[in-house]
Amino acid sequence: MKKMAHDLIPDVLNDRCPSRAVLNHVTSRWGVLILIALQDGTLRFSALRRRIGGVSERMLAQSLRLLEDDGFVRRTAHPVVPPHVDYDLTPLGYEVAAKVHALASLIEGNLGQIIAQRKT
Amino acid sequence: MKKMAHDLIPDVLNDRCPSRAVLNHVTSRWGVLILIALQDGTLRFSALRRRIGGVSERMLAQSLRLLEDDGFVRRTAHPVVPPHVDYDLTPLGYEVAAKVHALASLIEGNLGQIIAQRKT
DNA sequence: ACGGAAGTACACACATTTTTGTAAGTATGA
DNA sequence: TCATACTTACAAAAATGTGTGTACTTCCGT
Repeated sequence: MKKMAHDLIPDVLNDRCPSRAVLNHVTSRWGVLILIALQDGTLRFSALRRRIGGVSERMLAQSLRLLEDDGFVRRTAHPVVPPHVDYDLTPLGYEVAAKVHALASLIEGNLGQIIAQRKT
Repeated sequence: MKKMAHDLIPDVLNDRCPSRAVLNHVTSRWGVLILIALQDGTLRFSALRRRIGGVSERMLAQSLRLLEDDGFVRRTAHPVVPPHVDYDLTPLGYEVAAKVHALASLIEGNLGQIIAQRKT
């Protein structure tokens, strides 16, 4: 007799679902911005850093590695000195970036109202 | 001679743009899940807590207040004892929730591949 | 009938965990 | 000396969890 499937359907509302971790990577403070920035094309590490206001080298490197591990970002290192590394989105990365960008744009577009109606 | 506008266009890539904070609220660990959970309709505090696996009372209350302040969630308290409080989405909240949900679904749908191709 | 337990929607103090920032170091060419 | 693309150690800041209290009501057993 077969056992029933119990975790075959990913669900972020479920504490144990690994989709939680992936979602956290893309919705993380810098992950979101990296995806948005890379939508316009390939960027190298320091260009990306200049593009994303306020990110430290440490956090940029760390966030990039998470997104790379999840398969949203591709890292291409050219073995030259000084170092030259390019970052761009994978096909899946583009899809994710599009959704994230849509969300960010919606917020940007309604920012006036959001701030205006705040009491605090 | 007129001064040029400098911060009229919200931009999340800009460190000083207030859209950053709002984006962080909706993409926060529990904010995302609250929005997704409330898409199905009104829920009370403890029902919401049961729906979202792993959230503590403290974090749920805190995250709800941020989303309420930003105008995405509406809180309706019935002055009875024991307390009865309903939470649901505002029109803008629905729009935001839809985008967040789309993102989460995309990740859920590709979770298999994401995990499969991981080296770490 | 009476004590006790559970449910409700939080707030608050405190401790711990996680995240994030800072500064320094690396090897080399322009 | 600066720029490149990081890494690592250390420190500070932020997020999160835990346990307690509240002001009742309803349900339970005895």
